[in-house]
Amino acid sequence: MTQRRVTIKQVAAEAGVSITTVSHVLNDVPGKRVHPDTRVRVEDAARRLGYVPNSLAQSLRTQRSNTIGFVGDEIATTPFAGKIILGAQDVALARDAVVFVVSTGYQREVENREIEELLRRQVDGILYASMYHRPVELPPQLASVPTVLINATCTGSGVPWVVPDEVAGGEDAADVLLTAGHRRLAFINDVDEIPAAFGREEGFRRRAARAGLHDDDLRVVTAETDPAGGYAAARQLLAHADRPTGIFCFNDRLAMGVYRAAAELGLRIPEDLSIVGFDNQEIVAEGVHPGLTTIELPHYEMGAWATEQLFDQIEAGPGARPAAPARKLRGPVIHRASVAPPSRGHDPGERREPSDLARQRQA
Amino acid sequence: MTQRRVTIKQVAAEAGVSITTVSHVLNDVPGKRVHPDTRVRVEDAARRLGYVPNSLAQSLRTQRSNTIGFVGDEIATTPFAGKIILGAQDVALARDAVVFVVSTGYQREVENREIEELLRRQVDGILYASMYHRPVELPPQLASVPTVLINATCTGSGVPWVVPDEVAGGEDAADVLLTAGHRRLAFINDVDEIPAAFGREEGFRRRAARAGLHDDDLRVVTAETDPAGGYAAARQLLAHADRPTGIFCFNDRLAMGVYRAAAELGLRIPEDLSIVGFDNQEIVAEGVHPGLTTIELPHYEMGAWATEQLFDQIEAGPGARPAAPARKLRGPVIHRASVAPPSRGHDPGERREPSDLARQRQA
DNA sequence: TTGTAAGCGTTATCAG
DNA sequence: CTGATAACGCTTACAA
Repeated sequence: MTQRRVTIKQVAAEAGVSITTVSHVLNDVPGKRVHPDTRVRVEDAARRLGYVPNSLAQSLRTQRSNTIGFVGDEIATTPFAGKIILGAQDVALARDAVVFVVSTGYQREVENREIEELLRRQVDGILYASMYHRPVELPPQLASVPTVLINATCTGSGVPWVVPDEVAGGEDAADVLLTAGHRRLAFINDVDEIPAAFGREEGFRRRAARAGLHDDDLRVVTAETDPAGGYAAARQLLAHADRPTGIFCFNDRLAMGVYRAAAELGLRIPEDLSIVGFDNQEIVAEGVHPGLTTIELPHYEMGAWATEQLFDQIEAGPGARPAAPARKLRGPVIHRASVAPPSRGHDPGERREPSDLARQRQA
Repeated sequence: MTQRRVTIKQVAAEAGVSITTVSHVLNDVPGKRVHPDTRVRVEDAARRLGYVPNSLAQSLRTQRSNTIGFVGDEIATTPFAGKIILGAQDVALARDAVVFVVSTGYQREVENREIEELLRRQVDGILYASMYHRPVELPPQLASVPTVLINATCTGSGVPWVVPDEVAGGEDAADVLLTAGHRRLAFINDVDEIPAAFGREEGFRRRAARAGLHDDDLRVVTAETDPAGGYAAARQLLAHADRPTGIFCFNDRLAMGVYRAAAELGLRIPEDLSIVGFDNQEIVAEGVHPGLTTIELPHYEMGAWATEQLFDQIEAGPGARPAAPARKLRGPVIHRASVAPPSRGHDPGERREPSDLARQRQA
C-alpha cells in the first residue's frame, strides 16, 4: 500500500467519462446499459493504466470484505493445518476471497487477540479449526459472526461443524484386515479419551462383530500415540502365542513403534503381521518399510466443505440460521504393503471376508 | 461483516462528544490534549457499546492496511510452511498486523491470480516463500511492492532474502561426527543440483579437511531424497570393508532408508554406525529408533526475520531502497541418539576432535 | 479542549 | 445511456 495506486478517478479521466460510468462497465452492473463504444474506451483506459480496484474501498461501501479468517490451534507442529488451509483457500479463491490465517498456540489470550484483529478487519466469516477432533468451547466473540468448526464440535452452539467419520474409519480398518483373511485382531488405541478413540474403537469392533469374530479374538489396548507407545503396546500384544495377526494402530506414528517391535521379535511385515495405521502421514506411512496401509484423514475436504458452508451462511445473511448443517467425512483407505493374508501357521485356511469398501464414501 | 457493527459515530453520541474527540482519545493522538473527564466518558462509552474500529475505513484513510501477504509454493505437503508462517505471524501480530496466506501449487497462473487478489486488498507487503532453498524468478507484479524472499533468492532483483546457511549446516554435521571421533565419513547428498546440495557438501568437506581427513576418508554419493534413495545409497556405501563409520544424510527422510540398510546389514546404530540427518522433521527424527541427530532448518526464524525485514521496508517508504539486506540463518544441531564414538574394531584409538559448535549461531 | 469538514476509493441512487 | 452526489467509517487539518 506504499505507493499510490491507480484509482477509478484516473481511469475516468483517461477515458473521458465519469467515475460512475467506469464503475458501471467494470462491474457489469445488471440493468445498466452502457454504449459499446464507451465501454471499450473505459476498458482500454483501465487496462492501459493497470487499474486494480481497491478492495478496501469496495468493502467499506458494500459491507462485504470477501475475506475470511482461519483460526487454528497449532499450525506449525502438525502437517495437517496446511491441508485444511489449502482446502479452504481453494474454495475461497473460487469466490475471489482470500483467507487470513492465525494460530493460537492453545492460548486463550492470543486467541482473543487474534480474533479481535480479524473482526476489526471485517472478515465475512471465520473458520475455527482444531488439529485433532475434539469438542471445543466457542470464543464468545464468534457468537455473532458466521462461523464453522473444523475438526471440532460445540454442542448447543448451533454452529455448523465438520469432523472425520471416526466410526467409519474404524470399520474400514477392520475391513482391510478381515478382507485379507485375518481372524485374530488387535487395536492399539489412544489412551486419551477423545472422540477419535471412541469412534475408531466402536467402528472397529462393530465391523469385527459383523464378521463374526469372538470377543477374545479382538484385543484392544491403549498407548501413548507415539512410536514409544506403539512399541510398548506391541511388545505386550505380540508376546503371547496366540498373538494377533493383524494390528490396527490409532495412528501412523504409533505404528512406527509396532514396526520396531515386530522387527525385534523377528516378525516380518506383512508375512507374519499385518498393520494398518491412521492419518496417512505420508512422511511416515511412505517412509516406513514396507509402506504402511492406513486410513487417511480428510483434511483438505474438511477445509473445503467448511468453507463452502461458511459462504452459504454468509450469503444467507444474519437472518434465519436454519438447522446448522454438520458433517462427518470419511477418509479413504490408502493401500500400501503392510497388509497381507495371515501366514498359514497362524490362521490355517481361513475364508476371506468380502469387502465392505464399496459403500459410499461419505457417511 | 454481516451485521452492522458499532461505529465511531455511535460512540460519539453515547459519550455526548464529536467523533473527532472519540478518535482522539481512542488513538491517543500525540500532541492532542483532551480533558480527563471526557476521556473517561469516551472510553466508557466505547467499552459499553463494544466498539471495535473498522480497519477497512482506517486503512482507506491512512493508506496503510496493516496486512501482509504470504505466498508460498506448497503449503500442504511439507510441514515447513506452518513454521515459516508462524514466525511471520508472530512478528506481524506484534505490530497489530495479520497475514493473508496463499499457496500457488507451483502454478504461475494461480500465483498471478493470488497475488492480484492480495494487491487488490492493499497488503502493505508480501512474503514470497519457497518450501526449499532455491533461486526464484520474481513475479513482475511484486516489483513495486515491498517484498522479501524466504528460502529463496533472486539475483539482480534487489529484493531482500533469507535462506538457511547450508555451508554452516554441512560444517556442523561434520563437526558432530568428527567430535565423536569418526575418521571415515560419508555424505549422501541430493542428486538434484540445488543450493542445499552444494552448500552442505562444501561445508561438510571443508570441516573434514580442517580436521585433516584424507580425501579417501570422505565419500560423497548422491541419491533421491527419500527413504528408498537413502537405502540404496547406504547399501552401496556399507558394502565395503572400509565402510564409513559416520554418515551424514542430506535429509531425514533419506536417513530413514539408511536406518533400514543398517538393520539389514546387522549394523547397530549408533554402536556400529553413526548417522546425522538434516531438517529435523520431528515426526521422523523422533520416531526412528534410536532418535536421529540432525540439523534443524530455521523455518520459524526465517519467517520471523523476513517479516521484521518487511516491516522495515514498509516503514522506510517507497523512497530509498538501500542495499537490500540478505541473511543466511544457521539452524541448531539437535542431538539425539544416532551418534556415538566409532566402535574400536573400526577406528582404534582415534583422538577426539574438539568441538566447533561454540561458534556463534548466526553466520 | 473540542468540533467542523474534507477526503481516502468505491458503489448506488437519482436526475438528466 | 451517462453523470452528480451522497454515503461507507474513519483520520486529520483547521477552526472555534
